[in-house]
Amino acid sequence: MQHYQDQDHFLVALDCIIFGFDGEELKLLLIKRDFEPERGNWSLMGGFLQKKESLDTAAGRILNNLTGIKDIFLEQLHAFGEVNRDPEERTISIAYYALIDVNSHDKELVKQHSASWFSIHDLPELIFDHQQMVEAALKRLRHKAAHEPVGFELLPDKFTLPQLQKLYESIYNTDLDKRNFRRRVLSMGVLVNTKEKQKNYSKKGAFLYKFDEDEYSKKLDNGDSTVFKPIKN
Amino acid sequence: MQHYQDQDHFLVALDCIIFGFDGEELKLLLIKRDFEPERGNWSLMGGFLQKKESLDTAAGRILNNLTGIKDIFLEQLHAFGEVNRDPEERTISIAYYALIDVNSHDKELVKQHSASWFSIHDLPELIFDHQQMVEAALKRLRHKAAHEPVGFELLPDKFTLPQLQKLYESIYNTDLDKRNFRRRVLSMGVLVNTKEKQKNYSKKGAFLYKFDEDEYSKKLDNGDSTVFKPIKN
DNA sequence: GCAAAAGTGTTAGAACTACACCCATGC
DNA sequence: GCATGGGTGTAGTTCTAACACTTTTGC
Repeated sequence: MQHYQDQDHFLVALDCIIFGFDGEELKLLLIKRDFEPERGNWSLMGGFLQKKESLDTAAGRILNNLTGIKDIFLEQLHAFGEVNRDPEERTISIAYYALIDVNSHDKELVKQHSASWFSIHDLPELIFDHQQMVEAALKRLRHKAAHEPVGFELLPDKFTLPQLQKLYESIYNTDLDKRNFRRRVLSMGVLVNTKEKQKNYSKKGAFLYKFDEDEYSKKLDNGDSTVFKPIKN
Repeated sequence: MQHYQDQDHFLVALDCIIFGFDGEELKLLLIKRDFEPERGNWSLMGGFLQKKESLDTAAGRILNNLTGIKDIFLEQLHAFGEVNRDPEERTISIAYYALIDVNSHDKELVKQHSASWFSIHDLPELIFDHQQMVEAALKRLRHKAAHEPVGFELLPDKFTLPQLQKLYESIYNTDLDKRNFRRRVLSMGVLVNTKEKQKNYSKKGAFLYKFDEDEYSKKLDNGDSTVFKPIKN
């Protein structure tokens, strides 16, 4: 009935929606495209799948090309396959989204790609269906951050509770009550107070916390599905 | 930097995880593969992407080939792209999952494909990475059914509350309290009692309800995010 | 009349929301 | 000493979970 050799073959691309947080706002890393079509326009970082790499590997490679970092949160979002989404040639694009600490990337590489960070609320026009990809990624991030502790991926190893709250406020574009927020994140029992204080931002200084990954997975293994309670809703 | 013409091209396949509910158990529709490799083994229904169709269209075509039905719940799940997932030739497979009323499909077509329904808790060995796809689909269904009213897709147009409860119980493989379940689904205000009674199953008979799609989307439009409250958790 | 499934309320505990003041420090 | 951001507790309300009996009807 079906024969492999008779079938059409396709270009397969990977596009990365790269989220970052600068302490104030949720941001997106975009590049200025340096090849046709759409040369010079803003675009997600992308690249083509190669014969001997898996999708996840390829997405990691592409992300690494731009940021110089490895081992970061990177998750498949959705495959986009409208017939004319790329006018040059039919291309199936598999979108991934990444969460990075905005200060951990290689500034040189970013400069080479003429990339820069944009506020999520003030994006330039994007090529092809990249706008749609960004919207889907934001939706996913909002959902994910409400149910699993991924927020930490966007912060440095040690962070303060006011920082964490600002992050959530910018993800959901809303204000949260300080006391309720603290009570909630602390009640999960996966944040540890390092007793160090960060003093550059405020006069009083705020305690630095770490996310206790081991404790979190231990709780998950124990079937404790209430470790992380929705922050929104 | 990147040139379309130098890039590798790939086979792109679509595989459908087809869920059904027979009133007792959650089921999966599988086919006996009639071509090499793995001829004669159990497999998800699949097919190759063609040049002039989008991913969603192709998935719908493939589903229609097996069941004869259109316009049903069909959603992209995940793209699977391990290098050796198909030993015959490198293939990127984009998995979709479908929810259908188990009695609405074309029995002839199903017979032609030597397809049959299996209990989700008693599946045969599947080819390639199809096992993994099924697990991902089940996880997604559980998540989705807890947050959005998709359960109805697996039932006839009119259904009774005991049926609906059985469905949820089989999706989550657990028992639910009858009174709490009813209170909850009715409190969403998206089920309407048709006042008809279904009398074939029990002596007393149970009222048939319909899902009020208009009312649901009206509530969503009004920003009422509490229309559908998680059934589990 | 009895077996089998449908239908119905209440209560205690937990979680959620809203809200206002003191603390520590740098200038 | 004052301005700035960090930190803390309570009370009313809502939501959740646990629980048992009556109703209808076919046989």
